[in-house]
Amino acid sequence: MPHLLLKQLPRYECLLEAAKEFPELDPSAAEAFLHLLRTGDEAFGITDRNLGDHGISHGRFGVLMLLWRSVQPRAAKLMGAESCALGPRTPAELADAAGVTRATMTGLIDTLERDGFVKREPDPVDRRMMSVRLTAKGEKFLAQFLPGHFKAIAELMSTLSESERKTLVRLLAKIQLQAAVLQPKPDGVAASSIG
Amino acid sequence: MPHLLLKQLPRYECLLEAAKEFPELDPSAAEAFLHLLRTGDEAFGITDRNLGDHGISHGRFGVLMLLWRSVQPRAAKLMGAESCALGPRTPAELADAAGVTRATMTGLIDTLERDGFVKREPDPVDRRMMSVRLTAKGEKFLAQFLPGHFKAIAELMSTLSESERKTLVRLLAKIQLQAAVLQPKPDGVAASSIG
DNA sequence: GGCTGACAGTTAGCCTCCTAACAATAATTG
DNA sequence: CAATTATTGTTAGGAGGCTAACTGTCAGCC
Repeated sequence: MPHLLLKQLPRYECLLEAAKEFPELDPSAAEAFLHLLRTGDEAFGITDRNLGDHGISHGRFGVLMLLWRSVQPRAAKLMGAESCALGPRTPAELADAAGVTRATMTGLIDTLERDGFVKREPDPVDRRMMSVRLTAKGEKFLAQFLPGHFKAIAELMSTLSESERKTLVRLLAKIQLQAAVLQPKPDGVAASSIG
Repeated sequence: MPHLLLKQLPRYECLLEAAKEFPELDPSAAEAFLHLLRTGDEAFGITDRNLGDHGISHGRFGVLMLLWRSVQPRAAKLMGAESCALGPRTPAELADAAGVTRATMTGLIDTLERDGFVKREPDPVDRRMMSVRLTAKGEKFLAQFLPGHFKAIAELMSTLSESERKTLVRLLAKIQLQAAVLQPKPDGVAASSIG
């Protein structure tokens, strides 16, 4: 489910008013910020409801998508590199790629395995590690689910022209960059420099 | 904490590649969508960490902000109307304004009252209802916390010019509108038409 | 070869959100 | 006025995140 967010955003005049008491409050910054949170939450909610109708959570879906890359060697071949395919396989890699803790990934894999979407297999070399792979059922689920998922996304964004989408991505990327500057992560910052 | 989201977004070329298998996948729509989710989550995470440092959750903060409006009559006077002030008071109103269920609001008020930020008082007229109000401690907390909160938001958005912020808000509003069209809510749609 | 440290995966317990069902009170209707 | 219906706030139980602590395995050092 989406985060708790105020349903009706404060009006711009109210922000101006509040700024008189709080000099730190930048009205246009706050307005943009609130719209960003609200819209992001709305977009999240749409896919989340879509996923919920299929009995799967956003977290589980993310894991399936990560694993799904590994069974799509065609793209890798065409790209002439491993940039797109050969995704993560072990719980630790999956947790890192998904941005959750290993403990959370254990829980996600637990439920996915219980529902038959993925399967754990011990690594023959390093006995500490497990290898997680998509089952036929998991692949089938994605094949059935993804078209509707992509369609929902395309419909949501259909209100923006190509150039508007480019502008949006550019502005959001600037914010992301700024967030990275303001909140430098402990390590591995340089590794994933998605602009 | 933020939602589970893939840390590194798929590259645009990978989306193009995937679109060959899924005709429903609109690469530029998916790219914009993923950036929106990612950036929204990042922005959420910044304020959430900020709140966490002060030992309060996003949900609780939302309630405090809603109640805080009620103790800011100055703005209302200046506006010549009640548009900004006189916020919700009862748990049901708060739940509605915050976009959570009444049950969730009960829990939030429970912890806020336990920590001394708010106080429940029975309504003298309707004995079903309770009235929730900010305590002096709650007000003091907001007065101390908000400047840093606003400053963090201003810093995050400082990377965008005024015109860029306007553009961003305009594009996000279009998406929100489209979301409302695609996912019409059961009732009360017309009531809160925030553009 | 045995000890210490680092790492993979899991477990346990907490918080926040949800839905569903409940008791108490108000409003409506005969 | 009595009975039904609606509404308020709460409780109970579930799902999905988190942190912290634990077990088993690998790597390095004496």
